[in-house]
Amino acid sequence: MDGSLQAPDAYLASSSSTSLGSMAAAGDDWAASLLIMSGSSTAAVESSTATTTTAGGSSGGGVTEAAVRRGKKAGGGRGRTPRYAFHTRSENDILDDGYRWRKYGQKAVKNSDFPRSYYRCTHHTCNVKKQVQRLAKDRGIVVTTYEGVHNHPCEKLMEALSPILRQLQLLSQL
DNA sequence: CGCCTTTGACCCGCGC
DNA sequence: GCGCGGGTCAAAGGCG
Repeated sequence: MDGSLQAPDAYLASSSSTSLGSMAAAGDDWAASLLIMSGSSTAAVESSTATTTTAGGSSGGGVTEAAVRRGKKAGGGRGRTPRYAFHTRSENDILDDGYRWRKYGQKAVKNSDFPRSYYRCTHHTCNVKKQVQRLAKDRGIVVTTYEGVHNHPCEKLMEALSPILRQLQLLSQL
């Protein structure tokens, strides 16, 4: 994995701020673990799955293996694509992160009784993808793997922030 | 009417 | 070289 490893600071910021809305809407408790997929960090994935009290290294290893394979392909051809995997404890398969996603595929994977869903950001200028898979052993755990970084503002976030920004502007004019 | 989900087929890479 | 598994495409249908 050459340059595909990248500090997820921006992603953490956007995700934490948007999670306010999603948490208020869905009422799910967020986020046991955030881990960075780097391909060589199978141990990290395994430890993280152990932290979430789940599912043996088999399913976690499967996820990592797929990421590595895609990483090779994408890294060689299209350029660096950062990937972040979120382990989320949620009732819903789809956690609303403020962006609009279009589902473009669903596939049953080995080592898991549940299918994996593939989503793509609907913004035409933004080719961020994410795949959602829920662990077979623990239905409460949903693994959401983001691939890429959004290059456009989040609609819901802007919508939620616009009144605050207006107030800030008014205050600054005083 | 437009957008999104569903679903089967196809393609590609990897391991044996 | 072949089989397997995973990722993507594209057409059709459904829903708001």
